[in-house]
Amino acid sequence: MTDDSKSLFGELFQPPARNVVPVLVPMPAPTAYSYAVPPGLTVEPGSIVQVPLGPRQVIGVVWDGGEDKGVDPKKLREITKVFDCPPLDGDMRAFLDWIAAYTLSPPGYVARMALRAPAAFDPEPMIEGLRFSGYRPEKITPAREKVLALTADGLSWTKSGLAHACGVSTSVIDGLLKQGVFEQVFLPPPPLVALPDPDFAAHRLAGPQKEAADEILAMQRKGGFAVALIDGVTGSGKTEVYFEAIAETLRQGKQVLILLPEIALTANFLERFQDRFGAKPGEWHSDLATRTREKVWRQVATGEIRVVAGARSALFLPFENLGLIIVDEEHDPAFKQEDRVFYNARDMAVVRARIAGFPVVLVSATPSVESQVNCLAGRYERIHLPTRFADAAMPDLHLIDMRRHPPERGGFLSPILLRSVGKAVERGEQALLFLNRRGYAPLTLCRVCGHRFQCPQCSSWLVEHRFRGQIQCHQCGYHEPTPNACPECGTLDHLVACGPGVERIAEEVERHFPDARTLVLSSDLGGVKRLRLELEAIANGEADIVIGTQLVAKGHNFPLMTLVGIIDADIGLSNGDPRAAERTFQLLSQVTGRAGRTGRKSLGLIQTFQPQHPVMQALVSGDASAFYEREIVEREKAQLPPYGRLVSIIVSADMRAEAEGHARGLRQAAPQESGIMVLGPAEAPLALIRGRHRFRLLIHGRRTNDMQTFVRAMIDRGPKERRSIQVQIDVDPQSFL
DNA sequence: AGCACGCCGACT
DNA sequence: GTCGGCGTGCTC
Repeated sequence: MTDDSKSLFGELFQPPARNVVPVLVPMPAPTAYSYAVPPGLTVEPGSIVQVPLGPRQVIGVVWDGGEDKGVDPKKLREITKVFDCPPLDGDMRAFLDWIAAYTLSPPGYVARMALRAPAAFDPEPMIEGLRFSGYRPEKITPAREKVLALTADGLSWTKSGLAHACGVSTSVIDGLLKQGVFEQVFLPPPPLVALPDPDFAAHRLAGPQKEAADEILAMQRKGGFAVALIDGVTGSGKTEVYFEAIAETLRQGKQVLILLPEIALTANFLERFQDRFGAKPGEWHSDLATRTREKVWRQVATGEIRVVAGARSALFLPFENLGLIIVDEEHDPAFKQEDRVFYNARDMAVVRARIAGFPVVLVSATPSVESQVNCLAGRYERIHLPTRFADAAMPDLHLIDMRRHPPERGGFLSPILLRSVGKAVERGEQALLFLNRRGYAPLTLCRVCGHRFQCPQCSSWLVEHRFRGQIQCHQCGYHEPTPNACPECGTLDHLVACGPGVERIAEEVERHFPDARTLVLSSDLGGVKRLRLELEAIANGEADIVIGTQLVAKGHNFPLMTLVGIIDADIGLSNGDPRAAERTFQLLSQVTGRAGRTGRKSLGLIQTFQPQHPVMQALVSGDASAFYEREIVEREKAQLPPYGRLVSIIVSADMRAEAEGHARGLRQAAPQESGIMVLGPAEAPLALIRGRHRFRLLIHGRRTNDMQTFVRAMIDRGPKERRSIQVQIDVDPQSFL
């Protein structure tokens, strides 16, 4: 074609319409970008693609809605590559769209959560394997004979695998290979985990467990979307019940997702699963090696992995055929993600199930108030497991009124608790003392001038850690060696510790029981490895008295523990968090649940200054319904619907109009929501400090980053302010049912 | 989110 | 004279 004709045709004809598709790119743009599909590539909604974005190549996903957005054709760039992997299906795309709309997040970010395995989108390379070709070599040695015997059946082996199996070196195989004894074949990569067998070791359930399992089974067989809440004390067999639901789903040929708070994803849980199903579930959590992460992603997408046990982000795995989600410890705040896209995986699990039409099972010994409300409203079906099974009796729980049974001067343990600890130790049993405060003392001051040690960076009190010889800030991590002179008045040796931490309790315990073996379990001493060793030591009876912070509440069983003492049950009840009572109840229930799984008589003693408080009453009565009723009423009084969300929109001045519009839209879309407001950069921090509200921060502004940093800085300003500030988002299940 | 561009302060 | 801080703008 000549230059002439080019210009002529250019004048006369429109360029041929290019095939243009929307693509979500990992960027905070409000909509998908348009890309041209070059000839030779075919895409469909859900296809995972590589596209140029500015100077770099990124991974994106082809989205729905083909109509032309009228992007300047000169700007259009071409899709670089379509990955050879299953496209995200319609349900998954609807799910991601829903989350983007609900959480007001850029859809590209939400999509990115589903694409968190960079190299997983191309198939795993085939593995080179060897197969017996039928030709027997002339020279037969004993080593060769072994190899031939094993491969005679014509099955394929990897070179190293075969050498290993025969107890010969790879050079034997190489020799045979050279002579044409083997032909090369390509094997698909081995699955990460074996197939779980629903009937591998089915438990014989009886009584309430059987009834609960039957109820869920009926729900599953009816088909379609439904939510059940299994609620039962520690040791009532909740896991066994939901294992039956998993078995049923596997029999239906569908995949299962078990969501757990990250901390509960222990070897212990995986083994329990393996004992029941003969194979481990696929694992998904933040510290998975990149390679493994990619394999899991792909094998979930292809359906090779049938069951995934994962932390909240596992909700965004591209299951091929998901048929059930279990949310264990559904009340756990770890299901909340509070950066980038704000969501609660427990509630989003319900959304995903509703979209795809399958059941969800929520599980907890101490359900969240939200789930309680949903049960009361008839949206969720409640399945109650009233008692522990077999001979594991509930511990006998008693309150110790600290006004009537004060500790001796300078101590924190009441005479009643000390006596019980003594008896347990005498019997050769273990005692657990729980105090949710790290270090020696939460506050140190100078007796002479009254100087209080405060963090120079964030103004919270510095906590003395005697084991380490440091004073530390628990807010920002600042620390310095413990001084022995007051920095204000210079007086030596007149610093005094106020209040107890676990280290100080340990000191008191050692004073009273010098011969007992005392162990402190606290997150600031040593890493995961050390913790594991210590837990093992405790299980082996190598300690008599264990003093622990929060981390003893989680998951671990102490089979010899027959006494649990809560040193200060009132901690956390008055911190301004509207969820304080609920959280305290959940935490203390978990702690007392650590005792008494051995069939022996066990005891829980709860030290409190407020024995009439509903949390204390709920703990000892074993009937939490009154407590929950009160919590629901309290939240309504505080204008916090139990499942509501408060939204504050913080704007930089020039974005105000846009933010107001957004807020109007939100109020219309969700009239049941309260407290949607627009705050400017000046009033927002003030409101944060003054208000005893929970905020969802929705930030409009030119420099979103700066605003976020600014707001965080305000939030982290200091202990007094901090007490009244909670930043969180709660989704409203009402709007998705 | 990245990344480039561009404009001001402290260094070889 | 340049190196490098981060404020601003752009990406189909």
